[in-house]
Amino acid sequence: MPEAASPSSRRPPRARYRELTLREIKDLAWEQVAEGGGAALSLNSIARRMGVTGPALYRYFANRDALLTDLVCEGYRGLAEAVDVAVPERGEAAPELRLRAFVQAMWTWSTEMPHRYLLLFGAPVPGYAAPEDTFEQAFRPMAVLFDVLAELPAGPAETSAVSGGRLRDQLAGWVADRGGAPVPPEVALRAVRCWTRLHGLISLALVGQFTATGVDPEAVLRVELDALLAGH
Amino acid sequence: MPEAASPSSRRPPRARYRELTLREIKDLAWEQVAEGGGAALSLNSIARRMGVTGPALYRYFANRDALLTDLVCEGYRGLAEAVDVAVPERGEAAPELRLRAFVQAMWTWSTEMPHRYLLLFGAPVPGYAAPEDTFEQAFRPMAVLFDVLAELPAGPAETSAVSGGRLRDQLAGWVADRGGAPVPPEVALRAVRCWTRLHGLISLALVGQFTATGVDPEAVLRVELDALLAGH
DNA sequence: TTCTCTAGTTATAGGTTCTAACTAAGGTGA
DNA sequence: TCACCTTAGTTAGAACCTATAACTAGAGAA
Repeated sequence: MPEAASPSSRRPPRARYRELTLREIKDLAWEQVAEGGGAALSLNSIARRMGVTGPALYRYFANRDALLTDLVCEGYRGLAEAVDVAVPERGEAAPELRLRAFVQAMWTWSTEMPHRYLLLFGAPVPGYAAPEDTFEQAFRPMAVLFDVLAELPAGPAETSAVSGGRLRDQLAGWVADRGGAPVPPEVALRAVRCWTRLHGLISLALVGQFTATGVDPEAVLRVELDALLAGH
Repeated sequence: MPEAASPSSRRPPRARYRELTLREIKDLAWEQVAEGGGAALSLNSIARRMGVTGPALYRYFANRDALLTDLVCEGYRGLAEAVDVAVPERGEAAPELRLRAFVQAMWTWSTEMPHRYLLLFGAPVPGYAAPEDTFEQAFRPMAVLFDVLAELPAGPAETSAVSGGRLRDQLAGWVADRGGAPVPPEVALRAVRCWTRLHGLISLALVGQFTATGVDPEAVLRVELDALLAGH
């Protein structure tokens, strides 16, 4: 009996066919998300484009939400891999360059398919349906950010903010829960601040809040990145 | 003939009734948005709750998108008014307190109805086109932020970033287009950075990205606000 | 009183998700 | 080889949704 996690080749034909069909469904689903966002996703229209009837897809996904959940998880995985590929390992590049690479990777990944980013970070997470693997994948870019920021000198704001108090405990509890390399709370706070700033700029740019202003969000991003590198 | 913009009282009964009905529709629509977001808005279910049949509502809104657009515009106006009320005028309070009031007003307004904030600044609803009045309303909180930040000393990042170059021109063009009091590009850049940071924190908190971490977003907000006040 | 305009009605078309019950065909074991 | 079982896909249909067309009843105005 072959392994459950093997690729679509070298499997019994039934399972192989099933994997190919799943892939086709999700590819078409991504197409729909790409042009109209999660709201535009329609099982019926995917079925039509595949040349089958609507109810056939319920053999592959329990309902529309299940497909959406699967896409979200795949999205997180894709983002994590893009970040992993783009950011050099420790020692392979200067810390400043690693942070620049991280920010650039996030920006590129989100702008090349705006609705994909918004699907992950723009709508309330259902919570009831999110499998544990999703949280795992979603955390991976943050772990990279921890690793990058640990090499950069901490700013004055972090060190004073986490000197005792509830925030320090919350940050410590968070990184402890996630396991992996130990991360000091200063670094965790720095990472959260970096992440939220990046998200603010990216998401406002993606939904078009900058277009009417004529201001280039990427230029603002450069200013923010420089501030981050200056320890602020 | 009475004025077109008069309130619902003191108008011919036909027009008065129409305004009351419009109000009732929008109130119920906000209720639906509050619990399920823009995607959960249903003309049919609003009609049911009003005790009329579905098609009756098409006398008041051309289609579902028209109602959504109206809500968005109303949302921007509400946010602008909340900010106007919360932030003291120049001279009535110290600049630091005015910025704190602004941030607090934004945070309160967004968290008291998360889906309302997300309707304005989250993923765009397919088919939505903002009328000119919306831009006007949407800019009002930013104008307040200009006014507040103009009183605070500019940080080093802004002054160097806008020393010539495209960004300076873009910022100058933007504030010139919007009219009102003249705003130096340093202040405009500072406002954009403040706005995007605030949005990043608020929106990630609203969609629940903080819940799994156990970190209190409001504590992070305080750190960011302190950094802003320190000129960073 | 009569006329007109409007808010609501019903009927209907076409879209969606999703369930139930049936059919056809491929894979498996005796 | 044959029978069985599992699975993918089918049709039919319920319960929603948006939206349009055509009709009706009643309020306001001439």
